[in-house]
Amino acid sequence: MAGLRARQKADRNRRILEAAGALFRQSGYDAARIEDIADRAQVSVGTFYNYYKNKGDLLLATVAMEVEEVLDAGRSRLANPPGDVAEALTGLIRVYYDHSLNYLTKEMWRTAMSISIQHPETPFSRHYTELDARLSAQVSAMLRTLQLRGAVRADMDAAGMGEIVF
Amino acid sequence: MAGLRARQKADRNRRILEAAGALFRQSGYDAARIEDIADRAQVSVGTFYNYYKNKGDLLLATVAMEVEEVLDAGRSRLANPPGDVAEALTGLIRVYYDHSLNYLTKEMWRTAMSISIQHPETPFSRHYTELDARLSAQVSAMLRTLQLRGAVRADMDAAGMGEIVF
DNA sequence: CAAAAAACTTGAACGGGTTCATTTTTAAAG
DNA sequence: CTTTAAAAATGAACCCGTTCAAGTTTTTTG
Repeated sequence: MAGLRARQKADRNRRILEAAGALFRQSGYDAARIEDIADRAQVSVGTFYNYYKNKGDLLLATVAMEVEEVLDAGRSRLANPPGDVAEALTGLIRVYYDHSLNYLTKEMWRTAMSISIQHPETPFSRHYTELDARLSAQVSAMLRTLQLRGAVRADMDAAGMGEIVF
Repeated sequence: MAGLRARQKADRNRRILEAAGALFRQSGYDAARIEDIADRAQVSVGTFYNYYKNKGDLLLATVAMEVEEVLDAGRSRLANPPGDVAEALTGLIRVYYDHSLNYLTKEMWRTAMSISIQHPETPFSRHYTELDARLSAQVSAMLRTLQLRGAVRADMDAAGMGEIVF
């Protein structure tokens, strides 16, 4: 039995994230009580705090998970982009936008942003900042692909332009 | 007796702001307890909440008051700026910087920023945003003065350049 | 397999921001 | 100067995020 403990742990973590996503979306960050999230995850409050340092960390983790998924969705779109440049770019941005607001509310984004400003040195905050950079990099990659196809001027600075668009 | 009540009210408000400034600076935003601030202001906790909606509002008010003072300090410097352009600009920025950090810690700035992002529609948050714009406008005004003196190229966009410098 | 150690879970207790019914103070009316 | 009404102050109680001592489960050791 390769790591019963590890499996249980991963399972609890999954349940916590699922519960947090649902309750944050449903009731908003402030109104979602830790006790409710723990209950829904079938875990005690104390256990919750073995998995996350505090409520803010949980939100950042929730947002981070969602961004990973958005990056995945973006990757498949990057694999074979549409021929039209405008279509390719607005399409990519639309994927980000739609997918995000499906799972996260604007309030969750604002709050996550706010937390990462207030605690810039926390690990989750760093992770969050890094994900932002990866999203930006993906836009740049899309532009570079279009350049290779000759659909975009070859002398454009893809990296810089990507950041601006993002 | 023209408004005993009004005078007492203004006085209490002044005391609260004074206490908040001192304790936020001394112990930091989180560690400064409302009860301590109220005690120092010689006011009960309940009364405090008749004056400010919550702890965050109090911080924004404290920061706003300080920014007003910085704007004053800047105005007197604007009245007769030094001849040298670099001197005039770095001097103005230095006034902002020094004066601010005399009365506010970096943590207070970060927290205020964080709060105004999380609650962008709150009155104090709007006020705070407006003060930021006025600081920026002051830099622009300084540039325009220098332009009139011929110390700076007349075809420069003072407003735009002011924002960039700020 | 039993015993000991390690890892993890649990919920009651704590701390601090916020609310609210009550009391006190000031202003207005008679 | 009383009486009445309005405004404001008060602090105990409440709520919720967080901590921690005690209990439970899994793993390791002999």
